[in-house]
Amino acid sequence: MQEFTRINLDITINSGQVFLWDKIDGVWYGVNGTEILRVKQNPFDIISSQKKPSDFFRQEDNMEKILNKISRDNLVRSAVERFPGLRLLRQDPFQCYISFICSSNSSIQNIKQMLKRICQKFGKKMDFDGYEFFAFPAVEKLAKANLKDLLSCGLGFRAKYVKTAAMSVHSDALEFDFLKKTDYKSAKDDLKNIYGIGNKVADCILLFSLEKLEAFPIDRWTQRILQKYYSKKFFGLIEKSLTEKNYEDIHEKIVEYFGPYAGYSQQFLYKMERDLNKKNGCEKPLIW
DNA sequence: TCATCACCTGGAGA
DNA sequence: ATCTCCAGGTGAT
Repeated sequence: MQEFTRINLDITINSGQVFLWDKIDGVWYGVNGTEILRVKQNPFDIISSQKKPSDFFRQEDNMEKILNKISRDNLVRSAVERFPGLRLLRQDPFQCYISFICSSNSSIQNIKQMLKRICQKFGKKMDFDGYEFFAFPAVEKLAKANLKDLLSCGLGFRAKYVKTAAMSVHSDALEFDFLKKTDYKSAKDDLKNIYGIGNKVADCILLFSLEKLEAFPIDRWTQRILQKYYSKKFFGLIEKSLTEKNYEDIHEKIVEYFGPYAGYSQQFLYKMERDLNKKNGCEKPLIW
């Protein structure tokens, strides 16, 4: 295996994409829809609870090409060098959809707790590799859930979002298979029609589960990154507040600049900035 | 089209 | 102990 294609599990799993993963005795276990995964770093090894495992780690992506392309930007290039093995993941669409609806105005710790409780309350219990897991609930389960039960998972004001959003999928008003096939913009418009989904959450779902690698979610961190390092490149756009139209304008410029794999560059920049911020006191710039 | 504000909850810091 | 602030936003005025 070539160096540039080697996946780093710790970095990837702790990059804000997934929430239902735990490391037990040095081995990663995670929930992806109804699939439970067991993944070891050394030697790299994946065991799935399913006969036909999903390609969760996007192992067929041409990383040489992608990293080459996004590394045209100097800051991204240094982030790629600093976090080798960071990858985008291919998540179960429904789980990803609900996960990021829950993420709104919440912390990662809190999101993890909400999702864990949702699985325990509504998901199927599964034995795997000597441990007990709860799969992510079926669409129907959440579509027919009582608001009260959702509230007991700690969702707060997101409970009504989750219920309504699950109903939209259950009634086929929203079809993930179709969204995968259609183009970025129309898939995004469809997602944004769902109660509880705005620009940022839509982009996360598109990037992490619906094959839209040009999606570039802009949250507080990303916004900070753009203001801090790219204010000259995107002059006049990122100083303004993140309104509907402004978000679209920025995305247009982003794709123009970073290219069709803009989502990958976002992931590296995001990871870099979070990491930089975590270690207080040793804030030093990457490239100058 | 844009700015403000409320919103559940849990953890951190005063 | 109690309070305040804020966290990977969104929807309603």
